[in-house]
Amino acid sequence: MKKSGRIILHVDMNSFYASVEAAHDASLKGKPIAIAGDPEERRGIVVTCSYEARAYGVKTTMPLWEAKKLCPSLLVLRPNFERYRQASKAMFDILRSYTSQVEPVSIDEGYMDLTELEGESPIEVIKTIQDRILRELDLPCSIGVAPNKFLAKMASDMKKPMGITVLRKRDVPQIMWPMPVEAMHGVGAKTAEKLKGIGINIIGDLALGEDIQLKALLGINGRRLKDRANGLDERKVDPDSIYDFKSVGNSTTLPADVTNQSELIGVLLKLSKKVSGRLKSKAMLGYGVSIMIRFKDRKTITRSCTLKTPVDGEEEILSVAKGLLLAHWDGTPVRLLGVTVQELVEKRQAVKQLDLFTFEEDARHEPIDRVLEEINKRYGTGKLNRGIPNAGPTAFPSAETSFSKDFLRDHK
DNA sequence: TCTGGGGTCCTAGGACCC
DNA sequence: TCTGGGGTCCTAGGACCC
Repeated sequence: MKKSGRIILHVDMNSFYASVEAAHDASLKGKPIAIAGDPEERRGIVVTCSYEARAYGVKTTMPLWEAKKLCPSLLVLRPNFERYRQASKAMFDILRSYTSQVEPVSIDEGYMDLTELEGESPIEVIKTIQDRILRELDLPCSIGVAPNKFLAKMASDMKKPMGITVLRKRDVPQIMWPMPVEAMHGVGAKTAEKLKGIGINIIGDLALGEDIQLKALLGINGRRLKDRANGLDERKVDPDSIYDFKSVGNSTTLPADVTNQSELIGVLLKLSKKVSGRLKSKAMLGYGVSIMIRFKDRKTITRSCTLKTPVDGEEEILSVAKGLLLAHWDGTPVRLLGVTVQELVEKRQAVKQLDLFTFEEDARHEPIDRVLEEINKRYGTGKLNRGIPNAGPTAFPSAETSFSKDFLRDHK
């Protein structure tokens, strides 16, 4: 007997952080609350807010001062990520009690494939899932049900909070086509603007668009979006996707713009430590290091380099990050700095590969040596420090000197 | 006196090799 | 006899998502 199609769910927690806080402290229920960065910081923004806050016009990513202007009674809480991680784990545990085919997408949403579910009626199971998450965790969610991920995602968005929406392929023209293109997952402001430029305003227009025209406008994404608009999406639910990391990075917006070089290097040190710690906890190393610099005027650049040997240590990451900063920064006031390690490999594999071409008795020294050699070769003497106004005599040790081998011995 | 921080994927150009 | 084309790697930037 042939199966008619898949049964894919998209489970989306409603204003997750705010709901977790209200579940933790019942006195917050029914009140306008927002989770935001440091309320004392002028750069704090609203990360999530309750539906009561939304009623005042408060929105995600809104600067805090603006949110308070709209809603003077707004209760502002600092995020408690440990609490959110625990709630998230409890939520996914409930999902996994029905099938192993659960793919977390972020802390508060995930896909499930119930196609192979035996016995029970899917819609009853879906109601039970939503009900259990509410009763056991005191958290509301919306669930979309469809034959593929894209439609399930669109469906979960249609009824909030606490909705269950079934979107069949045959309902696509009536339900989805009248929606504006920007309501589509995958179409942001820029793409919507481009599409409108060629007269594509609603999802239905996109579904019937010319392949050649879409390809010229959006590249291969054009074809993909057209397929999605027609309700087509073959992507599988992949429970293992959470294990494939592509990059690990940390960034920070500085409390005030910085022009002092040693201060910037101090920030790179903190960021490198965080990235190194996270890499080590995942037992991974990376062949690529990049830095991101956002200037006063919000213009942002990234500068990266590929290494011959993968790194995970804070000294190595800092060395490369510092080399990149000194080679590319011209002294313009900096608003944000970021450090990312990419092209990741598992430590076991990295060690194996290293063994193949390392002839030293102590292989642990080899990777650091190579990194230093490469950085010096690339950004070596002369190029460093040029055009950097703050690199005075009291500035931080230059890249060359701190690339010395002193720390290599300490590193053993 | 606006706009965080964590990511993923795609594109385009230049270098380099055959 | 003066100039092709494919492939890969690297870097930088942009769009998008939560």
